[in-house]
Amino acid sequence: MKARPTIYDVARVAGVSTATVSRALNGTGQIAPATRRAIDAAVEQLGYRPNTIARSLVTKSTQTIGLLLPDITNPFYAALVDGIQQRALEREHTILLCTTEGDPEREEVYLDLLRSKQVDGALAVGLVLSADRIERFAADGFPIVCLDRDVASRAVPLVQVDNRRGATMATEHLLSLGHSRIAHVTGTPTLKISDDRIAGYREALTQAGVSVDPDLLATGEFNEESGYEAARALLAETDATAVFAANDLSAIGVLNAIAEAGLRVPADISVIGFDDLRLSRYTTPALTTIRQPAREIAERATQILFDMTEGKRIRSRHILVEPELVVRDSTAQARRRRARRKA
Amino acid sequence: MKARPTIYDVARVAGVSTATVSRALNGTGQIAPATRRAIDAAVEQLGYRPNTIARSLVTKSTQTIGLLLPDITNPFYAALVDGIQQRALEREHTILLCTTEGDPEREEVYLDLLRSKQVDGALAVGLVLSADRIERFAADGFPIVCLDRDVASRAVPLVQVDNRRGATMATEHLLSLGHSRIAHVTGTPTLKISDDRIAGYREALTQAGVSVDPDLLATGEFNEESGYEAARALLAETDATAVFAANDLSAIGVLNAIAEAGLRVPADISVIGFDDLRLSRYTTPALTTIRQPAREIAERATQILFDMTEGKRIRSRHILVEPELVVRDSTAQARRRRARRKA
DNA sequence: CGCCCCGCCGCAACCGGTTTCAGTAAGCGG
DNA sequence: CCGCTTACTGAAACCGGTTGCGGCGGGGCG
Repeated sequence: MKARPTIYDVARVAGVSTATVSRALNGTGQIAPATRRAIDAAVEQLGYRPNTIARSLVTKSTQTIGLLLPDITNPFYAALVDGIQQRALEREHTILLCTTEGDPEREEVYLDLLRSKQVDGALAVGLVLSADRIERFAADGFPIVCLDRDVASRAVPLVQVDNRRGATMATEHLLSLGHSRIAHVTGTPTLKISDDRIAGYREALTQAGVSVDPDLLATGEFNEESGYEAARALLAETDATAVFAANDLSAIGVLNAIAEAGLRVPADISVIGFDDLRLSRYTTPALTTIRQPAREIAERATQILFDMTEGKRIRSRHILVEPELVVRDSTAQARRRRARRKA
Repeated sequence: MKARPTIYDVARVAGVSTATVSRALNGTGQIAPATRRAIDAAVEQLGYRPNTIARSLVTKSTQTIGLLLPDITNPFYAALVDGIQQRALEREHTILLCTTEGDPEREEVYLDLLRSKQVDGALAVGLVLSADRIERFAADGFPIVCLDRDVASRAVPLVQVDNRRGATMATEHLLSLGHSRIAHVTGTPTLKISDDRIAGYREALTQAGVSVDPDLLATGEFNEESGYEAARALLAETDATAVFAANDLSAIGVLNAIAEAGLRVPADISVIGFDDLRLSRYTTPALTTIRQPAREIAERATQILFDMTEGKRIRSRHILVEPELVVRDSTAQARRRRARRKA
């Protein structure tokens, strides 16, 4: 890589000191119009671009935030990233992407790395790292805020959708359509958000006086494959007439399994998801789901992170945003009781 | 943020000079076992982590690569990112994410920014920036390699799937099933890959002695919405019995429009996509498609970038990887000629 | 006319590492 | 016992910016 001109070169060409160049470029201090012109001309002539690394070394700000997430391939996370990116752009920050695959060791390695790189802070969609390790970072004054998924420690702010509420909304929607045999394809069992959604599901059921049947719970992993497998088991072994999938990805797997079994959605079985991915509008049939406002979650989390880097006091450490039911074509009135296929 | 210990602190505690600490930590030069132990102890005691910014200032390497892409929300790009991330991780590099929305100005701003940040190089999925501006970067010795989409300049290496070949494969598959009224939902018109796919489609048709009917071309934009709209027009105004969608996202829109029209896939109309997204296996019916090896594309591009940063000579500046037909359930033997719905 | 203030600018220290170069002491062959 | 390696270490320059502080010249005011 060819040697790029430095601020010294600019200073020399413009016939001033580097201090003056620096001040002119950053708009700090007073600069005579004539010298400003000379400096601009020198910059132009040399094609000078400041070296941000050198600047960061002294200013201690890299205008960069780290982003930890389990898997960029999950469309919902991609949507979050999009929102974060947007907000970061407004503040002229760039984002350093780190995918952890939900591995606590990788989380810690990356967090260490991010701090080494002097990023201004980190956003994490969930953290499975143990509380004490997380708090080591917090204690050092390294700003971290989590979004979407849970985090073990209360030391880091968290913004997520009200999962329990969303789950009750989904279940209530199904109940209101006359379903009583409502199955739930859960999320990854080790995650608290999965528990929250199960809790919401249970709550709605008991609220409505419908008994909760443990057989109607099939464990999934928030992806298409596991949704598919779970639905196959459910179809074979239960008489469910509706299924609430823990997220849209698994709902897609569920739709697939139902079609494969020769049943129709929503005529035979209703399906509702959770997330409202962009493409959930394009499944066949279009998926009824609980919308998580990804953009809002992303923006609020990012805002909080910026507030922390500016040393502002954070009022609320746990923000719940409201989910929203969006009814499309995958849910309908319960008709008859479906017979189980085998056993 | 609390003041973190520096290498000076470590040196003082260990009773040596910073030069020795640096050498011990980096494994350069010879260090007596005793002093090494002392240094390790000091590091441990202070919780010292080197400041990568300071290191980068002198070594000129940030162990970071920039990644420019139009939209992280596109699942195919997300898959590319995943592959890149993997390869980068092996080399202990992190990636700086920049989404451009296909805007040439943003591309240039980001490229400038990346260079300011002294990243080791940049990966870009396509570049709509004009050739001369791109070449300014190349001429400065800033390594850029493109993947997937095209780039105006021959100065930057490009690795992509053989789009034309993929399109002929898709079309030939449809032809082999007895279809002759084959529609094509194109990609974004300004992109060369869209033209390539159109060219491949035309080639297969003429090769088979089937006349190409311009009415069977509907322009899309590589997303669900545009695929849906294009398919509606096609259904209304043509007698197509098969459609080749320029990518899986638009194929999903096509499936949706067909279902909405009360027709069945593949009984009434066959549909084939392009990409093989993970979720294309879960559409109803499962989507027949042309697979792009995202991981391979990502890894090869990343490898080339690393080679460039190491000053290696690049042999091939344009790499085409082979697409692959994957047959699932959305294509079938042509049965009867479909009547157009109106007009 | 003298003084003060203000606008503008430069010197030099500093950020936290790496690396060159030189220096010391121990080891070893002759 | 001497001279030459060899192993290890430290002083200091350097990477490319920012910034505190002090200086200088000119205009306004008493």
